[in-house]
Amino acid sequence: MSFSYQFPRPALTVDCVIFGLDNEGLMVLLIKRGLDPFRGRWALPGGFVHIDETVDEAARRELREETGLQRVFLEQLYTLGDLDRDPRERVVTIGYYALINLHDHRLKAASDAANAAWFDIVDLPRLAFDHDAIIEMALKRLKSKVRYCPIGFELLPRKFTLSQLQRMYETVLARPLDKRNFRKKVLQLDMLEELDEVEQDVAHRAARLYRFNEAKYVKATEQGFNFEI
Amino acid sequence: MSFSYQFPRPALTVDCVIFGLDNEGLMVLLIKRGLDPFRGRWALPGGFVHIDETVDEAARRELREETGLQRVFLEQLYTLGDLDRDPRERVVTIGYYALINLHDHRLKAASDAANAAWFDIVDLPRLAFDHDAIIEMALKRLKSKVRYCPIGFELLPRKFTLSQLQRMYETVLARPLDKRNFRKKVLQLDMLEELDEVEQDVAHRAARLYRFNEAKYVKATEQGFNFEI
DNA sequence: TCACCTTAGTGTACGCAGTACACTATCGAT
DNA sequence: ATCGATAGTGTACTGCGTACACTAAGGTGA
Repeated sequence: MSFSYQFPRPALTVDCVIFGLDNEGLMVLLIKRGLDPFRGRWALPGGFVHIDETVDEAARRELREETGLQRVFLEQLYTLGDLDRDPRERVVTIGYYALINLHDHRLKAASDAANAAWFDIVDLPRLAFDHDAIIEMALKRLKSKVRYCPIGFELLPRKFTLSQLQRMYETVLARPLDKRNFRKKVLQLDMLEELDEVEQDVAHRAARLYRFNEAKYVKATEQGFNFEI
Repeated sequence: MSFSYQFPRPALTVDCVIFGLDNEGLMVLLIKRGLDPFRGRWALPGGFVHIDETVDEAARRELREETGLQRVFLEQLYTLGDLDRDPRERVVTIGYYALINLHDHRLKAASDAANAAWFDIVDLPRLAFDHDAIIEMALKRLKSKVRYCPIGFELLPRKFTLSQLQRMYETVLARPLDKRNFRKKVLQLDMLEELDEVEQDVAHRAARLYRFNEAKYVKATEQGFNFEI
């Protein structure tokens, strides 16, 4: 079966930059290509937009296929449509980025897990297509957006310490933050819920746990507070 | 002649939100549709992405066809890909926005000029497709970006007074600004070139003219200055 | 059990930038 | 000469970002 149109059409794909945070740093999930072009080269998870799904659904499907995760933070980035970005034929791709909580979820061993791996954002391999440009845009967006939107929590476990939170910001922004100023700032924003729990199994004084509270955040921003780290 | 593919493909279009500034306020250029669907309804200028042009080129071509202008500020916004946004068939569209200097250029009388008109952003007619959503995104982007990037100058004549500059910001941001604070701010940013000219043919004290100086702006931002209105 | 190691947790002083606010200067028109 | 309209100018206050160092707590292991 084939589908005919009066004029030629570009193929339409989505590609996802999936960010995760571990002790090493900010990581990106890549897939090793099994087919030409760029066989053996690492690439972003992605694929064609089906005719019966929205572009957001296509991105979410790719994300689920690679990680098994649903309900994660996913946002459209930018659409790349240069003529020769795919050597086979004209392909326009819609770039997305996602933020994954690597602590609370065990990622499913994807059928092609052998071909998937996490790479530190500061030490990426050579990539297929123009995927390096997509990752660069995603990182830039994440760095700027994390400063004025509470999206960084998506990278952390649901319960976290203030030190973990600070480390997350330091890792994403790639610069050190002052501990006292950081705590003053996030606590006065009044969007964290202080829990009656401390972290367990640590070889030093245990830190108090906090949780992001959406309702408090909305209330605080309505009252004119600027979230800004 | 027709083009066949193994799998069905969405059509790919671009739509441009073209902003202009006049004495009334912030305006958007719309086209009255001559064909179904939405015949007679106002819509954004736009059309199909050709197979031999990048998506940016497609947007620039549409812009040129409607305004006759080249070399204007044009930026990609967002890609909309819901299933039923066009009743005829699956169409994915890439939204763009452009900023036009209505003072220095006389827009060409487009062949279909009778079907094109400027509308005040605060008083838009009912629109075809999901073009109201695209305009809303464009306005939101413009409002936020104008505060930290020197893109507002694209809406002004090359030589302008500080009052014109302030009015532009007030119109885009839809809120009043304090005159003395505004002047202090833009002058200390050191990105304006003070000219040895004053405005002509005004029935009151003539104001000094200024010009945006890209080199000064770059130098100022390199030295850590934040452009922020 | 006690000394040590590691991380948690806390307050103050300074400087700069945002903000609020009102009068004089200039020019053309009548 | 007066009027009308817009240009152009300075100061004081307040709040926020920033720089900076010590004590508290709890597990480890000699």
